[in-house]
Amino acid sequence: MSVNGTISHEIASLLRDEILRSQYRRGERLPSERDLAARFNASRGAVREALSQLEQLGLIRILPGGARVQAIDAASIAILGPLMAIDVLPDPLLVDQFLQTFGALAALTARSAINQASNEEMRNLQGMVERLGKHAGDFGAMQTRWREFLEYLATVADNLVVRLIGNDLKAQFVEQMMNLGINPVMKPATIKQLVNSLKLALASKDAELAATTIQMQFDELRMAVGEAISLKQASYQKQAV
Amino acid sequence: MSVNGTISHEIASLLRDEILRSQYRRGERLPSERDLAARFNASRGAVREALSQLEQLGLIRILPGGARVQAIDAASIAILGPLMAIDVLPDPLLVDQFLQTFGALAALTARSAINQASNEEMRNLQGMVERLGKHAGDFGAMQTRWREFLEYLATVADNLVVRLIGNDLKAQFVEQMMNLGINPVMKPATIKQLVNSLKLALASKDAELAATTIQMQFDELRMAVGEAISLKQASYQKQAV
DNA sequence: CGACCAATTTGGTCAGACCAATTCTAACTG
DNA sequence: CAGTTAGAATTGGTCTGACCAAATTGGTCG
Repeated sequence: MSVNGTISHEIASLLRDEILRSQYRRGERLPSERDLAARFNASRGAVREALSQLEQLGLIRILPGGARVQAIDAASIAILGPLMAIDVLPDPLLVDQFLQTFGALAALTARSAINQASNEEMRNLQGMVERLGKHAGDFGAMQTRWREFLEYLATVADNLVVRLIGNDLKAQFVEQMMNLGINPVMKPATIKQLVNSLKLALASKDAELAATTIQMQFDELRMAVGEAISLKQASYQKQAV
Repeated sequence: MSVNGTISHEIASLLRDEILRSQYRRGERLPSERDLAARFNASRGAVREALSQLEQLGLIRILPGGARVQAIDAASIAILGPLMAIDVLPDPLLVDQFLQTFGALAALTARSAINQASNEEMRNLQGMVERLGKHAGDFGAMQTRWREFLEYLATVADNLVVRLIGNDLKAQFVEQMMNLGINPVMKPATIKQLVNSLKLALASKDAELAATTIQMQFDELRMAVGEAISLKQASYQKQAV
């Protein structure tokens, strides 16, 4: 899970997952730092660093007398990744909410981008959409192109708030999906239609149209991902038998 | 800034602000833990805890050889609050981006809420909008009602991802605005129009209409807040003379 | 000038200690 | 017996000083 192989990160990761698995009730007191140190065969310092991280994540509150577990929905976005990774398959509902949110932000980005784009940026965007139209067959290549397109939109829109959120979400989500090898399948016809809509939006500098198109794009993606997960789920159950 | 009065939080807060003030270039190495400890008259342990927090914020990366400063736009949302609080007045552009983002998420929330609301929840929503229509004069009361309305929308929509983001954003933003005493002024006529639109959307269960209405509501708010900040700015400059 | 090796620095971790504030316990009181 | 309260045990916050492995640095040699 955590790339950095330090003990404190390790401890933080373990405790985080335990909390996310709701093995502690909200408001409950975590074991004392000394107890945790004993349990993990580590020094108190290492445990304190771990707790410090969990506090930053909003999972616990440390105060004299003991560290207390907070409500999950008071935490930071950074817990979403671990939360999805806890079970073998991510919670489909959570994934759906994820894509909804991502879609809304992408739509906002598209709107701003078109409103602010310079002539040159506009040409670049049109070029990218053009290329988006081809490669309708190869899924991998297409996904890459889409991501580049969205990335460039973000650059043009230049909204720090959205960018920060996007970073977090991407870090939490995309990686998960990749690991699971979930390949959403979208109908070529639908894609072509969306691309055409995008072209039109760019040509006429219609920010609203671009926004709704992106929105629809993500709605399609949501459905496709949902089906992909269902499939995976079925195959897992098959294995279990 | 930081509520918790521990030394490690204090150090983290100071270093964070220095980094946000770009007193370190990206990729640059932070002073060593020992040096920092000497500078802050603290133990290395306290410094390490502070650095641990900054790492969680995405501001730095700690690795053997030294802690290096990361690009601001690779950080977590949690830095937005401090970022806005660095100058006497928050950067208007940042505030605007903030509200845009918040608006997009609120619109999404409204859409989902209406799509998922039970009959009882629907009645509650209608009641709240009804009350929203009154009190058009008293700004404080109205703001409270709006916030309750949005809060309830979030409850109904029940989207964990949006909720987590919203938590962060609110924690970072609303508090700042409050502290500065920025009172955006919106035309009563506009408000009335928006409320009517909301009523209609609820009555006909039109999720799209609700979403766009909320969107417009925030667009109005953006303009109002922008003006309010300009005013403040002018008064500050007046003081300086 | 570039490759290589040794000394130094740096982060990671540990052990043990002290303080102040909180929490717990048990005796005490009405 | 319930409620209060004083004292003991626990807990987080911090410090000191130490050791290791990896990385950085600086000088030396080809």
